[in-house]
Amino acid sequence: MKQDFFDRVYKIVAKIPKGKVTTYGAIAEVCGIKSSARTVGWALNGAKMSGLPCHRVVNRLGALTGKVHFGDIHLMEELLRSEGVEFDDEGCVIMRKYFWQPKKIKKSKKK
DNA sequence: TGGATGACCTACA
DNA sequence: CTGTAGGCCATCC
Repeated sequence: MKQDFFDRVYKIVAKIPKGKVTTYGAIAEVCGIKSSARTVGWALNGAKMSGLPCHRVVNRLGALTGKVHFGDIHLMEELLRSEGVEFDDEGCVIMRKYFWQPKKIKKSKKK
């Protein structure tokens, strides 16, 4: 299985500092699939089972689109607020202040 | 091999 | 602004 892709997403999400959030597009770009942010969200579908802070991953607008799959809709927001993340009237994260750009991951050795 | 799904993004009416 | 359509990539059946 090419969990290589999963591995990248996991590493990135796991590296997200507290009080910061990143977007699917950013992760996708770092993963090398900038053209497909969908796969990132799909990967997160399993990430939530991996115990990753998927609540720090939001869409380009900063909206908590994955809150539904995350489990509890309010939980996601609560966690972010708990980390110091603020939301605007639209319930979107202040990307301008809390956006975190992940670093490119080292290509996993073949295997 | 190919259709269907997925937590997205962009474009157009 | 809302709705529809297409695209892009990875995985499942």
